[in-house]
Amino acid sequence: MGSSPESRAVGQPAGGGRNRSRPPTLREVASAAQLDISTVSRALRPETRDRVKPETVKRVLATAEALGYRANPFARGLKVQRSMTIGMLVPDLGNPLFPPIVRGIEDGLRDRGYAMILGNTDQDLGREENLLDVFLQRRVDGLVLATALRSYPLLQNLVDGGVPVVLVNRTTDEAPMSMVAGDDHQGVGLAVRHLADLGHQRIAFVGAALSASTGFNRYHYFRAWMHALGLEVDEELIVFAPWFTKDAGAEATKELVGRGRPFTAIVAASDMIALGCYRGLRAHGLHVPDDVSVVGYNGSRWCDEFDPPLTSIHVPKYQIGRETARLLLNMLDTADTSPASVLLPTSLQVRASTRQV
Amino acid sequence: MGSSPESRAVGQPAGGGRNRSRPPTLREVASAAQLDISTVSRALRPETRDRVKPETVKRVLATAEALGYRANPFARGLKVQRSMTIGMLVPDLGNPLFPPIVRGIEDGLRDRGYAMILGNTDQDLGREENLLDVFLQRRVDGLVLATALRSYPLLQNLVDGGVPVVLVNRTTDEAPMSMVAGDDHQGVGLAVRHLADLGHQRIAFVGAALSASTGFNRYHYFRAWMHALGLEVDEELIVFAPWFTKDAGAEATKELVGRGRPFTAIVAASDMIALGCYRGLRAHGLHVPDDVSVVGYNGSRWCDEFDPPLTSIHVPKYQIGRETARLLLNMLDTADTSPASVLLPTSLQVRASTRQV
DNA sequence: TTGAAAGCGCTAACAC
DNA sequence: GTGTTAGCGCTTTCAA
Repeated sequence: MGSSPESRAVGQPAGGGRNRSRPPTLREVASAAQLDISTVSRALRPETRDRVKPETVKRVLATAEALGYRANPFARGLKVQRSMTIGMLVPDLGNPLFPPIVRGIEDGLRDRGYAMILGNTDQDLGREENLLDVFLQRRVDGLVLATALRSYPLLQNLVDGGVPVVLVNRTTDEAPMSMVAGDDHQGVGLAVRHLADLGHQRIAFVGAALSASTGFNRYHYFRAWMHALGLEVDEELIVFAPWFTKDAGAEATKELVGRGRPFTAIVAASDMIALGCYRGLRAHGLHVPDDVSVVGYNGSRWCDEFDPPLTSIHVPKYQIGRETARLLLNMLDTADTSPASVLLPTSLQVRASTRQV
Repeated sequence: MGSSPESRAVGQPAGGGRNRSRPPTLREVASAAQLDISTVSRALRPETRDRVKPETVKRVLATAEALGYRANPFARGLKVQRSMTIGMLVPDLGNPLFPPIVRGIEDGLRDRGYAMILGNTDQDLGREENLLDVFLQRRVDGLVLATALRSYPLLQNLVDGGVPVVLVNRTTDEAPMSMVAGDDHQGVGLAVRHLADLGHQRIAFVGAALSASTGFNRYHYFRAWMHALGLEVDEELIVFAPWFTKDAGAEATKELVGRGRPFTAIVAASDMIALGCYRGLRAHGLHVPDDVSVVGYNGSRWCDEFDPPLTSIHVPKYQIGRETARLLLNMLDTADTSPASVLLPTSLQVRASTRQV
C-alpha cells in the first residue's frame, strides 16, 4: 500500500461487448401492431392522438412500450426542422456566477422537451464566433448569451437570421434584444443606501471591467445613487480593476488607498472584487469593518465564510435562469421575436463587513 | 453570379446575415456549382475529399462558403446514426465540484465535434432514470455519469445496451465500468500523513454520505492509513454526516465533541464538511487550529478565504474532466467498451487550519 | 473522377 | 379512422 505520484490505471476484466442493436423503428412497431406506420405515428403523438380510435391507440402504446420504441430525433428533426435544442454561451462555467443560472435555464427548458448545449468563450471573441457557428450548424432553436461584452456586432446578424436570442446579465448597445438580469440599479441603490444609513459619507467605488455591461452599469448607478442620496462623488475615490478578479481588485484598492483621500466605505463591483478590497486594505494595515466597511455584489454562496463575512447584494441567479427559459420558450412558441427585458430584484444581505461609522 | 434553376432566396448577403427560413442544402450548393450532389458531399467531407479532383474540391468549397452552407445534422444523423452528442448527469451543477469537471469534459469533447447535454438529478433516482431516458431517446453517443450513488442497477442495462459510459467520481459495485476520479486513497493518505507529520496522534474523522462512493472510500482509506502509519483508530472519533453539507458537518462535529474523547485533529470528508467542523468546534469554544487542526477535501477555490484558510486535499477537477473526455472519445473511436479506470493524483494544500500539535 | 439512385425514420397531405 | 405516399437533406453503394 502506498501512494503513487503518477496517475494509476486500474485495469479491470474486460466485460461485455457492444451489442447496440438498432433501436426499433416506427415501421417495426407498425408491423408488430398490424397497423400502418402513419397510424402508429398519429397514435404516438399526443397532438394527433385524437384522430385515432382509442383502442387502436392503446394497442399502439402497448406494442411501442413492449418494443422499447423511441422516436428517432433525427428523422423527426429532418421533417419538422426543429432540434429541440438551445445553445448557451458563457464566459466560463468555472465562474460561480453561472452554474446557478445554467441550472435555472435547464430546469425551465427540460419540462418542455428542450435540451441545452453549452459553450465557454473565455472572453475570446474568436472562440465565441466559432461556438456560435457550431450552434447554428447544429440548428439550435434558440440561443442564450451570457457573455458579457457590451459591443458585439454579430448579435445583429443573429437577430436578422431569425434565431430567438435572450441575453443574460448583459445589455447591448447595438440592437434591442430580449434580456434578463438582476436589477443593478436597484441593487447598487441597496448598497449605497445601506452604507449611507450606517452614517458613511465618504464612500469609494472599486469597479471592474467597464467593457462588460455589468461593470459599466454598476459604475454609473453608483454615481447616480450617490447624487440621489445627496452624497458627494469624489472622483479620487473611484478606481477600476480590469477584471472581476481578486488580484485585480487588490491592485485597484491599493491604488485607491495610495491616493490618500479619506474614505470609510467601499462599494465593490462584485464579491471577488470585494475580496480583493479585503486584501488591498489589509496590505495598508486597514481593518474591515473597523476602518473601512465593504459591500460586495452577487451574494455568492461563500460570503458567510469569508473573513469577515461579506455584506453583499444578492442576485437571484437561479431565478434569472428560470426567467430566461420562460422568455425563450415564449419566443419559441409564438415565433414572436420582439424583445422583452426582465430585471429581477436583488436583496441586501447584511453580514459583518459593514458597520456604523 | 450565375443564375441557378433552383430558386434561391434573393438578397441574402453571402456569409453575412443568413436567413434562417431556409438554410442552403447540399442540392443547392450542387446546382450552384454545376455538379452532382454526391460529388459535393464527397468534396465537403475531409475523409472522402481525396476522391475528388482538387480543382473540383476548390470550386465546391468556394460555392459552399459563398452560400453559407452548413451540413444538416439531422440528415447526416439519420444516415450515419450518430448524434455527435454525449449526455452527462450530475447531482447538481450548483455544487462547486462539478462545473470544473463539466468544463474539462466540454473542452475535451469540443475539438472532436462533440457537444454535451447536461442533466441535474438532485440525487433523485426517478429523475435520473427519466433523464437517462431523454438522453437515450436523443441517441446520445455516450454517457458521463457523475451521480454518486454506489448502487444502481440501471447501469448494467446501459452497458448491455452498448452505450459507452464513463463514471466520474464514482465507482459501482454492480458492473465493471470505466471511471475517472481523484485518487482518494492517495489523497486521504496525504491528509493523514500531514497531520501525523505535525505530531497529531488522536485524529478524528468526520465523514459523510456513506452511500456515495467518495464518502465510502474516504472513510475506509482513512482507517487504512491510520493503521499504516501506526496510529490508533478510535471508533469514538469517527462520525458521519448524512450529506456533504455544512449543517450536516456541524451536527456531526458537535456529536463528536460531545463524546468527550480527546482529539487534536480532524480529517473531513469534504471542504463543506470542514466548514461544518469549524462551526461545530466553535460552538464548543474550540479554536482552529490552536485546539484542533482540520484538513478538508477537494481544494475548492475559496479555501484561501475561509476563516482560517483551510488546509485541503486538492482534487484536479478540470483534469478529471479532460481525462473523462479522453476515455469516452477512445471508446467512441474504437468501439471498444472494455472498462478502463483512471485515478488522478491529488495534492496537499497547506493553509492555516493545521498546525504542529 | 463523377453521376444516379436507394434509402436512413419520420411527418403530413391526401386518399379511401 | 386508417392507409398511401412524397419528401425532409444527407451518405453511400453501384455504374459510367
